[in-house]
Amino acid sequence: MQETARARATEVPAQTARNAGRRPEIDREQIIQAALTLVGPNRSVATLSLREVAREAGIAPNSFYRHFRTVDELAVALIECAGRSLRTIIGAARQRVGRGQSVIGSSVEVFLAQLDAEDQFLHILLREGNVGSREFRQAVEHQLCFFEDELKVDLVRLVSLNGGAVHNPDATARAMTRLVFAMGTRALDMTAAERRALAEETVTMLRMIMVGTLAMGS
Amino acid sequence: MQETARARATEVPAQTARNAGRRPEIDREQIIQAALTLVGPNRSVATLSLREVAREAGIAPNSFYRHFRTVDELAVALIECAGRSLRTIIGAARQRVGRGQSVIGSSVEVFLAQLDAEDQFLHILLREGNVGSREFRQAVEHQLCFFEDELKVDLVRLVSLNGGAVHNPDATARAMTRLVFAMGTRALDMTAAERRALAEETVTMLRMIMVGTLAMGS
DNA sequence: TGACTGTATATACGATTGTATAGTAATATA
DNA sequence: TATATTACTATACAATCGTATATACAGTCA
Repeated sequence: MQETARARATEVPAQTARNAGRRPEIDREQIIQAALTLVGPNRSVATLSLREVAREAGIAPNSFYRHFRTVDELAVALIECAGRSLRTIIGAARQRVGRGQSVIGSSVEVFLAQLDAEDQFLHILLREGNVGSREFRQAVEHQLCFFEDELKVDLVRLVSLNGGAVHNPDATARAMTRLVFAMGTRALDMTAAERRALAEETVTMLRMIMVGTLAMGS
Repeated sequence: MQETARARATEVPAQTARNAGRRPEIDREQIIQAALTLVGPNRSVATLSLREVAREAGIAPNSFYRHFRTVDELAVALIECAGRSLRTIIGAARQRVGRGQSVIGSSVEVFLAQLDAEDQFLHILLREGNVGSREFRQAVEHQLCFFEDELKVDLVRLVSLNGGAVHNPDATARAMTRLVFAMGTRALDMTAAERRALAEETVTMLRMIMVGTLAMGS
């Protein structure tokens, strides 16, 4: 019976009495919050231990299993939170952009502003994309694909409005997304001044891709 | 006396009798090799424990301190090995490239061929750039800068030979490097067939940057 | 041949980890 | 009200960790 504790967490409540029993005193969100304060701005999620999270959340170690099967599952939940949060922010910023403004410039600006604001979620997406379990990495990859898709739609619409054409929308959006995330990750280790320079350089890079894809599209 | 064991590792041998004492039975290289087999193709260097490495290397845990102050120092050594190895390979490939061939295409090809060959070092550079201690991350960053510099030189020379001009050589080389590493990291989780598709897409991306920087350079 | 010196090992300690086991507190339903 | 069900805690255990301490071994040099 190695799976006892884990199995309990996924048991489907018997339909006959699914409102029975003691009420939860804590929910996933609170555990996620505890995990967030633990990882802080620099620490890796992969270094979180079950006991540590439980301690921070103020529950007994075993109670953790009521809410997550493993620490990995918590990590995936963290990543999903992070992705949702960032997409909301970037999406809102895109809508604010007037027709005359540069989508590229303002998106990068918002991205780095979020960095400066020491967003709880952002660094998780940035740092942890390449390590940890397979599930873990796929969760991050999944979030990045969301960004790519949204950017692609924006890109195609914007360019066709101006009568141009993008060479390979998928590759273009992906290149831009990955580049921004790569640069954003470097920014985590930088001072505010260095970040500004980095932002400028990133915009230059994105412009190269934009000019290139437009030239190749015609 | 918390630093006793660590201090011993850096003691400068007294000049009066520096040939005295028992000869080392193991050297850093062997420990690095042990660490490499432990991390395998997927595991993170950050998860290595001192005891584990010592076990694999066939030495007592404390003997580790004779060669490295901390596991972090071992990790940095691993990264330096990895960078040196990859640069040698890519450099050799570049020299083989005839004047008519595409530097971009063949570089990416070599890069991904190295992936397929399950190179011991490559995945370390790819996966671990964003986690671990500050020292650790800086070591990876340092290696990437080497790549950028070499690429920049190649780029400027190649383009000026054809009478063109690159817009911003630094940004161009950096964008290309970071993009290749980002894509290479994704490739680690892929099958051979998926990797081929990814390689094509990556070449497309790099071409966009190339076309863009050339257009902006004139 | 000692004495000295650097290398490696054996042993041990306290801390922390994940989790198995058993028991208590709280609630809806019969 | 009695019972079933759920949420949670307390305790315990074996494993692993980094490393302090002490000791044995293998060389060089006097």
